[in-house]
Amino acid sequence: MEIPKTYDPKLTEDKWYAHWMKHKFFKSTPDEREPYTIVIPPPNVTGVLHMGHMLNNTIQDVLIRRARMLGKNACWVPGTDHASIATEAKVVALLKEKGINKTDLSREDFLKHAWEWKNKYGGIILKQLEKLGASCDWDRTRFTMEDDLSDAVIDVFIDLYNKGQIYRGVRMVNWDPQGLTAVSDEEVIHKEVNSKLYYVKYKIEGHTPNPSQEGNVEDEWITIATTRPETILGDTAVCVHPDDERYKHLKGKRVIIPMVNRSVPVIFDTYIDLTFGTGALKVTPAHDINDYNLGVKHNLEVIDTIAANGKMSEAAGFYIGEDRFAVRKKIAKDLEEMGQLVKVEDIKNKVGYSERTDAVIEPKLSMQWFLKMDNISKPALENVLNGEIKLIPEKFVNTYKHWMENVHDWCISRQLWWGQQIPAWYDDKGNTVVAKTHSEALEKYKIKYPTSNVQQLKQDEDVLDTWFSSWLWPISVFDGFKNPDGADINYYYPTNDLVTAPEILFFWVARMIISGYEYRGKKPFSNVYLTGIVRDKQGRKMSKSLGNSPDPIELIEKYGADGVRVGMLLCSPAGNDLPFDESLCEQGRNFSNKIWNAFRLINGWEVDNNAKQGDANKIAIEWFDAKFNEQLEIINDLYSKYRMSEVLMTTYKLVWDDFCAWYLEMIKPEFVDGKSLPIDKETYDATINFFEKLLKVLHPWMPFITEEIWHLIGKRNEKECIIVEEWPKTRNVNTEIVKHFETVMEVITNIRNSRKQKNISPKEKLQLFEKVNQGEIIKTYDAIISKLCNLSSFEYVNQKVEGAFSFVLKHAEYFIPLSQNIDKDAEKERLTKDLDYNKGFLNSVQIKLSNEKFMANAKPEMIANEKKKQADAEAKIKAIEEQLTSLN
RNA sequence: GGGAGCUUAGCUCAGCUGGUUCAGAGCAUCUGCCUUACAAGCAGAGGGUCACUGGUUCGAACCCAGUAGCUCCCA
Repeated sequence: MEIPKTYDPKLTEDKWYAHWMKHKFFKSTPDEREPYTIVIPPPNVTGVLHMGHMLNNTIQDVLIRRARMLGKNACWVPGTDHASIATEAKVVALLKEKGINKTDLSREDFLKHAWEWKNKYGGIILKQLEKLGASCDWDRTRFTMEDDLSDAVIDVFIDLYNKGQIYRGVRMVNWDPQGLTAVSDEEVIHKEVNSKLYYVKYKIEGHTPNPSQEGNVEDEWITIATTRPETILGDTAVCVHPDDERYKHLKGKRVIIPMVNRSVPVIFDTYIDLTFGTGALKVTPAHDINDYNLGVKHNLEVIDTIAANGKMSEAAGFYIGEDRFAVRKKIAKDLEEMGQLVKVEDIKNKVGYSERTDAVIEPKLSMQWFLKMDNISKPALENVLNGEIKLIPEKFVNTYKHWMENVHDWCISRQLWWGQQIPAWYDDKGNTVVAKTHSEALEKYKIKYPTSNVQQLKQDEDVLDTWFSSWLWPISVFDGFKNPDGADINYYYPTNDLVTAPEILFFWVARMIISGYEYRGKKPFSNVYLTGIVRDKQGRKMSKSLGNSPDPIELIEKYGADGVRVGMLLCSPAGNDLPFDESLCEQGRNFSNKIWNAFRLINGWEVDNNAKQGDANKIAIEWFDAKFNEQLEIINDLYSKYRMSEVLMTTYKLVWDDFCAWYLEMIKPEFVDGKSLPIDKETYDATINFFEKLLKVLHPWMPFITEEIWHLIGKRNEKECIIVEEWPKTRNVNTEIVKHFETVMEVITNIRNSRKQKNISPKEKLQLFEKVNQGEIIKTYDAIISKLCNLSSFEYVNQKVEGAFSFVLKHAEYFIPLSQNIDKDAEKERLTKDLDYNKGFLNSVQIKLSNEKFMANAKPEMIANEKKKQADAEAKIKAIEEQLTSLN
């Protein structure tokens, strides 16, 4: 069979994925093994796979595949999130294209459209994950709005309401005038923008001469600074700092709001920043959270001048029905005409935008449902601080702590239809009961309001925040609410690792921890691995709107899933951003090819059952065995610390450098008369064994190519797949040999370097002489040096070899006689450079050793080591000096 | 305004308890090779004042203080 020179992922990926599915290798059911569980961060059901998902899910797949190989019962639960705002926005837009307005539809009809849309497009992202190789247990696929999960959400709402944790009230919320819904604090993105700061003067009621304002007898004014003059119409006070000398005389005074001519009090509060603007603040309790708080404190009137759609309301009195931003310009002009606009400055300030619609958030008072966070969040804080739940990297603990200590009540209602409708029922007077169904509600109502004869209650129109369902995810996917003592929940919960983006640490992770302790009394997971954000080369976050995100599926087609997986993970330390560049995938693809060709080489060998194993092969095997074990220990350790990209890099070097570049070159049969000599069976078997172990270590990262080669390299039946093979075990090996080999490699590199410098073809055989100056002569590795350097002879001498090219190592000098003449000046220059370096080095060591304080304070092994360094350097200097004299 | 973090080679990053020839890796670059597994490759080489200033120490990329720049989170 002809094996192609390059690895073609297209021929293997779909084949093996189907094969794994057919044999249910991803499937998990509780058994006696130790479980290893990951629940997927459910992507938005509307979403398509982007680079962030790729990174995330590759890491999860690596962890799952390794756990499976470690003999654990690996269970990766997939699913999607109904994403109320995002999905509803998409459906609304789609309907609009068809000429249908959401407002013209009944709730039922709208939801019908939405479900239709979900059923048609909702599965795309999961299909895409298959392309990546994700080994999820697809039989467990869940959706946050499916019946069981919705039931759990409603039950939890009712339970928390009954516990007094949920309340309804008028609060200042972040209002999205485009999405026409409240959004949570976490869904507001603050961006710095260029704004204008308007200085507007308000007339002070009555006539009060002010000594500091000469000539202003008739009227007195106070100037305030604001970036939002359109809210002036809703002002109900002006606030200054009690210590501000400029305004002390205004105690008890009132000012007149321009345009509306409303008389409002001047209030005093230490909240005011004396240095900002004029030190006087207009107070609009309806449209600013801080003003709202001042309003509560000082008992101010609240005038809501901006309607839900961002246009001025009746209450504004002016500009009714006009957009808030248009009014901002208009009112500035009108104030100027009235002579009350003092000046306008350009400033930079932060403005909140809706994460989902990118509309400028309008702080707005509205009736919403809230979850009290102060008590319920306590175990979640505690158990992260005490390490019961680990955040990786650890630096996020600080951020987490800060957030959890300043947590606000969670606004859980959303003015949408797509989602779980709030199970609260009202009569026409606003009396409320909370119950799952109308009949249950009615029963409760009758008990609560026995005198009323109302027969029909109206359910709350709003739905719950999406996170109010996804915070139950690790419990609900195992039916922990429906069946709290079920086999699944008892076996899989708490899960092991959660892999997600730091952006949703509070949105999601913290809340899952909260619900985990509230409903299971246990953490939902032990480790949270926080990935970075995938950015483009210019450091911009990859996003659809910027169009700077490559299509992952196209990347997979171009470089293979394995190549893309490797590319993404090569440089993505936990918690650090990943500056993505397609060339990384190229590196991944090249690595696939390297592995493929190692396979081709080994596969092409003819095995001679009778041939005797040579010494070189024997020692090479011994070395690689030791090297592999050493590196596997490092890899296992790095895994335990979740240093994923370091695991990958270590594996990469082990395969490419140690196995391909060194080991295979050492044992590769010679080529004679246009034919490769056969290889002895012992070496062949050992090599296959090594290669298989390497494939196993590679498998979590590169599942497809490893499975393909696994089946090509040995006779295996359908079920004997690498995906379910056992992770290689480490054992005690000869570590001495690894150290010896470092010297061997140094010798080889030096000889190759000499060839290069002297322009000698690798085909030309060389003689090598070694003069050992220190320690015993070890001839064990000579055969390997001879082979890799193409030597004709390798002899030991006691004397220098005249007229030969030479180099000096710690323990010995090496001579390569050359047919051509030695360039003495060049040699001298090279040796002098080397000599200077070693003398400098010796000097620094000697300074240390002659330092009394060092000798008194340093650890004994440190001193011994310095002494050894001194002896080595002295020996080397001596050898170099002798060579220099012999050149003269 | 409050908080957290970062600054090491052209790029992306390691560097653990201060001490091994500790200044590293991968990529990129340069040079020579189409050497019968792989040019998506092989061999070799050159790149750094560890942001800056001071301090602690026998010894600092590492600890401390200050300065500058950058990033993120919260208000």
